[in-house]
Amino acid sequence: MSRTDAPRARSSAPTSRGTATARRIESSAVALVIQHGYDATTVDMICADAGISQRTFFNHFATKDAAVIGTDVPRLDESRVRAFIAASGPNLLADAAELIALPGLDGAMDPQLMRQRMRAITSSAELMQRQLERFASIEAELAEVIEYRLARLSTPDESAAEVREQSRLTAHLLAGILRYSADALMSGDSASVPAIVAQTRDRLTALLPKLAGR
Amino acid sequence: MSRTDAPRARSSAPTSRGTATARRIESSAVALVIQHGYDATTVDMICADAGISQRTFFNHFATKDAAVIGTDVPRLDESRVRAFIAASGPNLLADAAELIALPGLDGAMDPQLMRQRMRAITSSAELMQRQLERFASIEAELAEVIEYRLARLSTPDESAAEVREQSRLTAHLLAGILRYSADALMSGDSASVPAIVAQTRDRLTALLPKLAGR
DNA sequence: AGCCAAGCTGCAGTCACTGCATAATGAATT
DNA sequence: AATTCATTATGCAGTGACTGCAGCTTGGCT
Repeated sequence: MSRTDAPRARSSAPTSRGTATARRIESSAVALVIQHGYDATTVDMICADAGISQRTFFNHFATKDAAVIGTDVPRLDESRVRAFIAASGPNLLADAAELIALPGLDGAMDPQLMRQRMRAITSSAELMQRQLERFASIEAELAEVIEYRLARLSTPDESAAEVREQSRLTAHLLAGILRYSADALMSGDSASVPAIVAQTRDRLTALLPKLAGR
Repeated sequence: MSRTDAPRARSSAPTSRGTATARRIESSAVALVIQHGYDATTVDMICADAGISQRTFFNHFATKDAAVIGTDVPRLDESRVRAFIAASGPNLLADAAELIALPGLDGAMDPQLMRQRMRAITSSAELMQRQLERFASIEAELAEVIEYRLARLSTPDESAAEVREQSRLTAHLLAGILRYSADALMSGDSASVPAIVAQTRDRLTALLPKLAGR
């Protein structure tokens, strides 16, 4: 139990995006992982199921987990970003938490596959881990967005650079919140994603004043 | 460039702790990684350098990165924990950040090796990543400690369970702060660890009131 | 018909890691 | 001193992820 192997850091990005072949591989991968678990699912099994060669698999996906998690870079939702920037309520952090709600992390795609994928990912701590890691790719973007709101709240003695750093720090705090939600999602026996997001938001609202020292 | 392979999730923990052999392996590993980088350093190279067989390597360390990072479980510093619990200032988060200052994460050990190890780890994003992951092992413990302070600040309508969840959330926020510091440490051209910790603390103190919405 | 780029494939190789079975060492027992 | 036993090291063969390379196929284009 527990074949291992396979780090990150792929060199050249594999080819296509929306190929039919790639979709077949993805759906085979997701299905098999749900059925057997991530570790027990070998690349060869996925290939057999999708009816392609191993070499082809790696022509489409750089790593085994990429086939399950998907390759589209997570992006912040445009409209939510606008709303966030425009808003000016006291709940900056809670507002921002909405920006990175788990569902928002998946690009628009086949909802059926997305649902399955969600199941596959949450079934394996390892995959969840990798999924969370991918979040790092939004952090820079997120920090930039946060900067808009934070700039308005800055005191005169704070330089622009300082505000930027505070924004980055905030983005990291949000990553922590995301991880907390992910934890809750995996350990909590049931609970839907929206429910957890809402719960976390409330919790955060109650918690922050305590942390900030009234 | 970039051999990969090697996931987490080892099954049975390898043997000894402070064997002479294990130390030799560690020091070879650290030295070679500093010299060639993590990816370019193969297990065989480390074995050759340490004068042992590959099988022996894996008898002592479950994974390649374990030999570089070390195997001792990070622990919270007893005295700092006491101080934290006893305190009751307004800066709960900033206070807690001291608990997880990077240097505190390494068990007491040969300072020479520790310094080298630090260099090796910060030289590779992959290793840094793994190092940060190990922090997760303290999170539960950390959350427990935080609970002491947080309980005093709870409102009457909050259940003990709610306080516990808030503590866990706080622990995750701290993990985010740790990651921010680690980022700063790796990107910042120089800057010592204590300097970064202090800076982060100040930044946090300035930031929190803004997030909590005064 | 002739050509070209894209996608698929096999093949051989590297590297991390595992199970198993076998030595070598030394300390504890008889 | 001979025996037993646990610990530690080692070889060996195998699995599984992943890579580079070279060759084949296919469909569209001229």
